Amino acid sequence: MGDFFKKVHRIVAMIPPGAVMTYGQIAAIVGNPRASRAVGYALRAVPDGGELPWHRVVNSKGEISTRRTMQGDDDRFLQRVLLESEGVLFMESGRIDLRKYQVHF
DNA sequence: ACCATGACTGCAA
DNA sequence: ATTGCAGCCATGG
Repeated sequence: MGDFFKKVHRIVAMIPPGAVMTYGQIAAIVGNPRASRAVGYALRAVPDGGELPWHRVVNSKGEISTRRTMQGDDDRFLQRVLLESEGVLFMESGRIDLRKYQVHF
């Protein structure tokens, strides 16, 4: 695993419950504002059942995005449940209000 | 070193 | 609101 992944994981680990960060935001924090896509790639490598709060990362529109596989749907459902269990409220559009839940380091 | 692969993003129709 | 698409980038083969 590359250094970039480790940095990303380190940042994600700091997101407090009930809050979220975007892929692009994390990319900027670790040094490359344009590596948002690679951030998603890094999260894909996160083991399930770990302590890393991967569910607290959403896209720039406040939507949940996951891998495009069979598991994708399950992941999305799980992510939403986990966020809601932390108090994050989803709008009718299926998005969350970033102005309310996004944390800025 | 080269190439394909996406849990991204912003912009244009 | 949707769709399409061209940039962008760290990995892995």
